Amino acid sequence: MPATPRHTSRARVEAKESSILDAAEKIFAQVGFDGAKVSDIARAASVAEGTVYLYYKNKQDLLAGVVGRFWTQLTLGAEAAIEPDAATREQLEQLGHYHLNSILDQFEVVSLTYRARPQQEQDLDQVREYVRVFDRIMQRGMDRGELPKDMPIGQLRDVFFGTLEFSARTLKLRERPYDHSVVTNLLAIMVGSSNAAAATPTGKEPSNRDLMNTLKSIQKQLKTSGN
Amino acid sequence: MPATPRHTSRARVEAKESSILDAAEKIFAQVGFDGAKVSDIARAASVAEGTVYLYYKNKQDLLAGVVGRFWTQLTLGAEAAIEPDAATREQLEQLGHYHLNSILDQFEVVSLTYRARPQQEQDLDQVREYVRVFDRIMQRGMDRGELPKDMPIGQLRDVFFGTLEFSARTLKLRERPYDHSVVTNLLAIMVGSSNAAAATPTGKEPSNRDLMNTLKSIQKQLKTSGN
DNA sequence: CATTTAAAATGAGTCAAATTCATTATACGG
DNA sequence: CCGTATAATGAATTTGACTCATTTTAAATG
Repeated sequence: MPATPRHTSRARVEAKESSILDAAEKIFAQVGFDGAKVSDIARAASVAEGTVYLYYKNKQDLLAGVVGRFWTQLTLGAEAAIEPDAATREQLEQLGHYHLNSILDQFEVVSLTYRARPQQEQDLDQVREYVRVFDRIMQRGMDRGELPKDMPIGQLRDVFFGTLEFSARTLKLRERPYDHSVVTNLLAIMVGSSNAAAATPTGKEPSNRDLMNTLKSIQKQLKTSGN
Repeated sequence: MPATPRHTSRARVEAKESSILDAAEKIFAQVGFDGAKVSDIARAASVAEGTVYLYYKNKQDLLAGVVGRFWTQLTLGAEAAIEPDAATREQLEQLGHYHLNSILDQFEVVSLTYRARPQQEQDLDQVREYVRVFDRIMQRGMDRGELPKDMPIGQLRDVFFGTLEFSARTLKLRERPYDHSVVTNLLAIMVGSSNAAAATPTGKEPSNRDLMNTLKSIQKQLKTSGN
């Protein structure tokens, strides 16, 4: 009686698992979560209906699987898309383009993300993982002093991803293709115009920084005094 | 045989309709769209299950009703929260505070928005209507030359609402209360630090006071306008 | 008031689809 | 080859949205 547990080669299991995920993704993207019948997904995966439930507790769980895999892939792609030695500004631009491109390209799957269980659950660990790509860039940028530090990273993150996601929706809604300028403009307001002197078209900028600081100190006071 | 069609006073009908909406909103917010049983909603509205279907074609339609009403209310509140004579910068700040406050306060309902039918459908006309409040402020701001015109309004809109929505999610996730600085910082990057009037560098008090007043008046209005 | 009748409400019944589970098939160690 | 553990199956169960034949309500009429 060998201590090794019986195991059909894990490869086989994973292959089937991922073939079910493939089928689910296809059907979900095609007809949406509600429109998708588990029986259809099973058929698309060449598997009996009951088999799906061997791999996924229920339809929700199946969705979490599809969505999770997507974000994991996205993380890998993002890491590949960023040049490690580039300036922070460049890296953000790379991530921005990659992100906008990807979510436009796989808009349906991204939308499914909102159908995964709302909060706290580790359902969306993978999303959190993805977001860290951004955090790392920013942290490095701060350390190198390549970023204005007027705004906490956490808030900039919401600016970055919030803007890109809403922009993607807008583009989809208007059936417009990928728009380069979205990222460029976003970066311009997030970290200033392009890094070099190339910027300053008609600078009203100079006093800007001073005013920012004033504002910042006001905020500090607000924070300490009020909620 | 009077030509006038029989009609129970429209008031009664509308009362029932809105009492069903109330019940639906409550249950949806409580257990989510999928978790909500139409029978529970009916019970909460003191009505038979079939009656619900007299007023709403199906569960989706009920959701659209709840969500639509929310955004309509939000539009009214937003219009009330904005001082017509204030500078663009002020108005944006007012809208920003109002918006963030509201979506934090009614987070569950906002989330339900994503369950309403995706695109094109006039399901979400009310959202589009709401967004126009922003557009009007911006258009006026442009006309008055109070805005840098480096970025098209459409893109700024996505920055504005995208950021605020993601910020709200972040705050909820971390169980943090309303954070003033989110709006302030957002405005800082969107339209620069406080507007020309910021010429008064001496006092941190004045703008501080302004901010507090803005917030206070918004909250007051929220309270009165809220259902 | 009693009566008529259209509109409104009811809730038991229908039906589609998710999920379960008793049964059957497969594959691997001995 | 055999015995057993694991995997797969799909018929049966369950759940809940939606329908519809029937009943109730209330406005209009005489």
